[in-house]
This record gives sequence, C-alpha cells and structure tokens, in this order.
Amino acid sequence: MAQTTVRRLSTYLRTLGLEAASGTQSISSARISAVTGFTAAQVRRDLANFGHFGRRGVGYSVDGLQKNLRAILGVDVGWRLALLGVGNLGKALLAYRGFDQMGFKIVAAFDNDHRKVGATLSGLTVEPVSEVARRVSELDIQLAILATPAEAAQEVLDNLLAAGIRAVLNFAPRRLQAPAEVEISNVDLAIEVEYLSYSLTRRRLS
Amino acid sequence: MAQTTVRRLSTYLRTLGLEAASGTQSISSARISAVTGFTAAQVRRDLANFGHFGRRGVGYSVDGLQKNLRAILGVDVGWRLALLGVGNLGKALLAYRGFDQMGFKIVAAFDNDHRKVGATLSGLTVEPVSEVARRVSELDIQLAILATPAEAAQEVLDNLLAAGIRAVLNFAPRRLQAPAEVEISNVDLAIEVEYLSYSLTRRRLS
DNA sequence: AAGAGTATGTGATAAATTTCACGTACTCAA
DNA sequence: TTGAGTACGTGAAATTTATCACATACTCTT
Repeated sequence: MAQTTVRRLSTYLRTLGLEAASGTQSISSARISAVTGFTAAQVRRDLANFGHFGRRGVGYSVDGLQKNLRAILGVDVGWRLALLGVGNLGKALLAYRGFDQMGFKIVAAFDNDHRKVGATLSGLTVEPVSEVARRVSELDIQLAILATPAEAAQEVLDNLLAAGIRAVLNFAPRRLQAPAEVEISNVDLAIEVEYLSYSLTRRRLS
Repeated sequence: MAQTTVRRLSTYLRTLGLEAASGTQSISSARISAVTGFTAAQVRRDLANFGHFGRRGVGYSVDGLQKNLRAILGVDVGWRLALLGVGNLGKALLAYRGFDQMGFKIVAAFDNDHRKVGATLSGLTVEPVSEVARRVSELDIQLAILATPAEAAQEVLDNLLAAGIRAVLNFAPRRLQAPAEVEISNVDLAIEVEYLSYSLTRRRLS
C-alpha cells in the first residue's frame, strides 16, 4: 500500500487513542475527518484497503479499529532499535520518552567518536560503531535511527546493512544509497524549513 | 506549486552545494537524478515549473541554478525563528548548527515551565510564552519551531498565530488547527517509525 | 562546415491518488 | 413494522502527479 496511506493510518491510530481515552465507543469516518483534517471518503478508503472494519449505519468500534490498526502497523511487535550517533540530536532522541510509549525500545547506542564511547546516556552505554554487527544480532535489533553527521551517514548505514538491518530512520541531511528492500524514512529539517521559507516567500509576492 | 515539488527542490539545492564544493561547473538532470534518486524527467519538469534554467545540449550551470533555487525557496531572506519549548528536543534544536548553515537563525526561545525560564541555552535566555507576541514583533520573527509536549501545542500555536506568525515547523505529535493561510510542516516521529514498523511487518508476512 | 553526441523543455500519455455519489446495511423511535 | 436517519464500502469520475519520448538547441571534433 502507498506510503501516504500508511502514514495516514498512524494519524488515525493516534486519534483513536485520544477518543478511547475520553471514553468513546464508536467513531465515524466523519469524526475522524474532523479531527485529522483528511476527508471522510479518504478515511474510509484508507481503512477499506485493509479490511472491513466498520459497520454500515454505525461506524467503527474505537477499540476494534485501534486493535486492527496496531496489527497492520505492527506496533505491538516490540521492535528494538539502535541509535547511531549521540550528538545533540541523538541525545535528545535517547531522552525522548515517546518511543517507549509507541512500543519501540532503544536498546543500544553507538558513536564513532572515541570521546563519546563509554559514556552512559539515558541508561545506555555508548559503544563504538565497529560493534554494530555483533550487537545487532546479540540484542535482536531490527530497526536503526541514524543521527550522525551527514559525512558519516553512508558509511554507518553500510555497517547497519551488513548487520542485517532493513529499516532505518534517517536524520542525516543526505540521500542514502541502499538496496530497494531496505526501507529508509528521512526526517530532513532542511527540506521542512525550506518549504516554509518558500511558502512565506510566495505569500510575500502575491 | 505542489508541496512535493518544492521539497524536491530542496534536495536539488543540496546536491548543487555538494557539486559546487567539488568544483563542478555544469550539471545535467541525469547527474542530479543519479545523486538524488528522482528520475531525470522529474528533475527537468520540476525545474521547468519555475523557469528556463538550463541550456539544451549542455545542462544547468551549477552556480546559476543554485542561485535560482535559493531565490525560489527564499533561503537568502535571513529568516528569524523562535523556538517554543526547550525540552530535550528543543535544546537539541538550539544546539544544532544546521539552521545557521541554511541561513535560518533562532533568535528567541520560550517555555511555559517557570523552572526553565531564565536559563541560558546556546546563548539564548529562555523567556515565558506570554512574551511571545511582544518579542515576535520586537525581534521581527517570521517563523516558529514548535517543540512543546502535545498537550500544550495548540495553545502555544494560538499565541503564535495571534503574534502574526504564518509558518510553523511542528514537532509536537498532534494535528494542529490553524487557518489555511498558515503553513505548518509536521515532523512526526510516530508516523515515521510506525511506517518503518509497517514495512518490516509486511516483509515478515510475504 | 558538417556530423555525431549530448541534454533540455514539453506535449502527450500513463499511473497514482483523491473525491464523488450512491447502493447497502444498520439503529432507533413511534 | 415502518420510516427516518446514519454511515460504511466502493464503482466511477476527476484530479493530480509522474513518465515517456522526441523536437529543439547546443558543443565539439574532424
């Protein structure tokens, strides 16, 4: 299924969490639309891609849909993550409580800088990148967060690929080379900020 | 122009920077394609949306195209940013050197937590959010980075909108309500990680 | 000066994505 | 039990986005 569809599912799942917390039992595509900003037809189409989760005339069971989306997204698998690069961003990601809440656990941290290796950050001891292959298999890590400087990113990624990692969240501002079967999500601040800059500029002109 | 197009322009601009640094004078859409992973036709179409920057049989002048893209994206305007929320992520963003390199300058930091107000971080004194309106106009701030917890995000955004801010980079994991003329770029780690989780799950099943 | 090679810009086409609009199915009240 | 109201699921249409393929235009060599 298309990337954009799956990304919307995440948004729906979050909405369901909020609705469940406020005690709602049933929810309509119209309600999800109002909260998320996507059209109701879009919501229904997205969900229908994966099954018949709703009941006509009634809506979706908040609890049931939540369970289904969690299964589709695989968020209950208990994925184990490695963090590569413990600069400012890496440290912030380690301290970030959100991953645990989502069901993802950072179980190892690596850096190439020997001054950082050995330090303890948020309960993890920083290890040298050369240890990645061994530790990934030892700790059963399936997913990596790449938070190195741009220059180091490709080389570190190559280590990860050799270690068998097939999904990477990349914060390094650089397009990475990897086989098609490896999934890489890029979080690129330059792109985001430049897009905002563009839209401010357009506004100024028109 | 479409969001996706503009985002690709950022990627092209970065590529041009690397090429310029290695002394290249001229670059073809095929070369940009090879580096960025987008098709050459896509690159040409994207650029042609904004003007005739290339020369047939020759390619694009690295320097010229760089100048044009910088103008289109408005990155030379010297945008001034406010940071809202100095938790782990906010601190990391303050310490991040990348914004300066891109030509964006964080000139003020705000937080609602009185224990954080008054502290100096990366050369900035943290101010209370109640000061936003005054400081935005005083310091001529056009763009804001929202790095508050999810619960506080909408309220802080409302402050920003009242202060005249029309472009926001949002890190809070929550869909924000704002008038259509306000541009909001969302950086949502849950969505990114859950997408990776989805793709690992799919792989496992097939 | 001519021919071979290169590479843009763009109509036309194809593919992907979104929206429309309605048949179907369920609930509830009278 | 009937009728009014609700809301999903989904073919069909519309829209958006990406790709193809080639006319055009430039460079360089001989």
